[in-house]
Amino acid sequence: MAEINRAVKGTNDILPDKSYKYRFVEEKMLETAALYGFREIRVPVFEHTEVFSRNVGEDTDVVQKEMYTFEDKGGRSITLRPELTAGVVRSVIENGVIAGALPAKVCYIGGCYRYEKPQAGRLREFHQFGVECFGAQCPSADAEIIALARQILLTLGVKDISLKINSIGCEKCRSDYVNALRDYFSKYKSDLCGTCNDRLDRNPLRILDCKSPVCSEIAAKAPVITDYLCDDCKAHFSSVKENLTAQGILFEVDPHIVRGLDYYTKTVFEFVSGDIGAQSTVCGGGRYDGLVSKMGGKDTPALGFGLGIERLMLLLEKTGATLPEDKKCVLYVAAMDDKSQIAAGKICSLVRNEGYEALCDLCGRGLKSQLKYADKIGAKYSIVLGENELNSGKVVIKNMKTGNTHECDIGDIPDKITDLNLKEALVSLEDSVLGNG
RNA sequence: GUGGAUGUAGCUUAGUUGGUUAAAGCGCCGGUUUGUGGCACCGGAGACCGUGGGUUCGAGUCCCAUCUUCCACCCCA
Repeated sequence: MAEINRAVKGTNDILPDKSYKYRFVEEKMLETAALYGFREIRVPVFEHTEVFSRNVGEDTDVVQKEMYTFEDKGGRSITLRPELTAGVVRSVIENGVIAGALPAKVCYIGGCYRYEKPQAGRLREFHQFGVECFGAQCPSADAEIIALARQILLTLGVKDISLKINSIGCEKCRSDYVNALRDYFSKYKSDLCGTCNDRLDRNPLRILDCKSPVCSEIAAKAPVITDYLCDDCKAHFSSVKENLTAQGILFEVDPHIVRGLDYYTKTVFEFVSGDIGAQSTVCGGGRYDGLVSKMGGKDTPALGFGLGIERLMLLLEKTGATLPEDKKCVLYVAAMDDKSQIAAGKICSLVRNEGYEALCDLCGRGLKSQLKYADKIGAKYSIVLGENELNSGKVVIKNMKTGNTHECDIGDIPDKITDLNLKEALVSLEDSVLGNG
């Protein structure tokens, strides 16, 4: 196929046979977030480049090599958002959201864009669900958003996912720690791998994360952040842990988790799965107390997380979590001739007015083909309309699954369908309550 | 950006040491005496074999390049 007719590298089409699952998952996430007081915010897909470059961090990989940046016709430097936090923070400052009642809680779903080499669980256009909470400095806030992330994952049926948490301290104690790390790793400079030598200057925290056996052996004996936390950060972290434990949330303290975006402070966390390959972080987040003031807002503590929707879907598929079926057509009206076809269209519109999906032939097909089609799309009921029906004013409604038939007047079809549907819903409700399947 | 693998109808694949009109299953469309779907049977449409070069009398099969997808690194969700 010609390249022009293909989706751009790293992008994905979601077709109707899957889109309903995404919609279900997204609605569930918004609903669950609402239980914690988070309300949806919608912000632009692109921002002034500086919104990201300054706040995500000038020398993070995301800013250095992954942004889709271009100049618009007015000469502005514009960037497609590589993540949502920076844009949301910009918005809540600009619109005075954080000048109102605090904490202010917002959540969102949206596409993000990063120019990376695609692989499973990593796309150039991907979607994130996330939440941000502004104005809450208490450790209970950290525990609360972790609880929310966990509840979302559990509600959707995710299994075998582990929570890792860490504290990377505030600006002050972190810089002490980074210096200590740099001193320590400098002694092993010649043993460290190439990338870790780069990291020694740029961000020694990342060396802790290196998978090379030599580096991880050296890293194992490196100074630990918890020894460098100031009293305030130390107390905060232990209270976060206490809150989590009190809520029965299992976690593992992993001093090696270090987020790659510059704005994080204190608590950072990840939900990691072993089922979806190398891109195993499904959800990641933490506190970013300095970002709001850095972006020109009033000094406001803040925290949040982002959850990769494609990775989550991958995980749900791999672990066989069950999602509800898509809604099916309720009534198919098959017609024998032109006159019946017109009547079929009218019946469909009446049934649709009652809120049920109703379809009829649009391809000029014969009766048999029409019914085959009704079967393929999984229509619940069908009727056949011909001379006989139009003359007698009576039709037979057939349940396509059971084969049961019900007779009624043509004019009563919408009522009859409503009736049958309600009865059927009642029966399946009884079945599920009584355990009849 | 680095390394490795893949690429044949909508989907899953077959295609023998390069040799005539590229094969099958599923799916799709139609039919099996004209008023009832699912099963069965019959028939049909649909692929310039990812793309572009090259080697050859001849290439889906060999070589090169390029793109896509996948796996790992990097990084992140």
